[in-house]
Amino acid sequence: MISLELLNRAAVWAAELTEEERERARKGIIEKTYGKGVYVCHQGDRFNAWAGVFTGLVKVATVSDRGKQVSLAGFTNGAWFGEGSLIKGEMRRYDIVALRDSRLMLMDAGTFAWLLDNSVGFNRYLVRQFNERLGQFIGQVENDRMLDAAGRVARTLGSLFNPRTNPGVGQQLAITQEEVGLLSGLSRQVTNQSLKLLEGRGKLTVGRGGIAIRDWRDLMGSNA
DNA sequence: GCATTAACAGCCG
DNA sequence: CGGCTGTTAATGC
Repeated sequence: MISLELLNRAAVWAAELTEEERERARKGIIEKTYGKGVYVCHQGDRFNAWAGVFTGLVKVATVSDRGKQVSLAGFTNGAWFGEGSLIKGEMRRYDIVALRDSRLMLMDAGTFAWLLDNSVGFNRYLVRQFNERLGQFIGQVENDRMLDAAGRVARTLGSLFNPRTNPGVGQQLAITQEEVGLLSGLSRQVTNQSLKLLEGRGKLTVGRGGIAIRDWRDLMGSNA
C-alpha cells in the first residue's frame, strides 16, 4: 500500500478516479526499487502486476533467435505499462530491465481488474493510452521502412520523451548511447554519429550518460 | 553507400 | 578501475 500523496505524484490517472476508486487503487499498489541492470521480470514469467515508473528508466527487451539483444521500448517517469499481459492473463512475452536505478509502482492484478470493471475514469485513461500506443506503433513501421539512421534515433528519443506516455519525463534523460542504439535498432557507433548530427541541427544536446532535448515533437517528424 | 563488428584511446566518476 | 564515449579500420549487403 502506498500513500495517497505518492499515488497522486506517480500516476496521472489518479486524478480521474473517484475518491473511492483512488482509495482502492492506493491499497493495491506497492512501491519497489530496482537497481541498475536488474530484471523486473523475465520472458515467460507470470508477473501479476501492472507497473508504473515513478522515477528511473526501464526497457522492454528480448533476445533474437541468433542471440542478439533487441530492445523494443523504453519507459520513464510517469509511464504505466504491462496491461496487455494482465488483461489477457498471459505470461510475459518480453524481459523488463531497469536501465538505471528505478522506483516502480506495482499494482496487483485484482486491483487492476476491479478498476477496469468499476472505474469510468480508469477506462478513459486506458483508452487514451492504447490510442497513443497505436500511433507510436504505426510510426515504428514507418520508422523501419522510410527513415535513415538519424531519423530513427530521433523517433526513438521522441517516443521516450513523449509526455503523453511518460507524463513525468523532463527535458533531460539519463540514458547511454548504447541503449539509445539498442532501442533504435542501430549500432552504438552509428547512434553516436546520429546523435552528433542531431545535436548539430540543434534538436538535442548530448552529455555524458544523458541526453537533453528541446522539443519532443520536433524529433518525431511530421506525425506527432 | 551505408551499416556492422572490432578495436582502442581518452575521459570521467 | 570500470563504464561510457568518440573514432577509425576492416568487412558485408
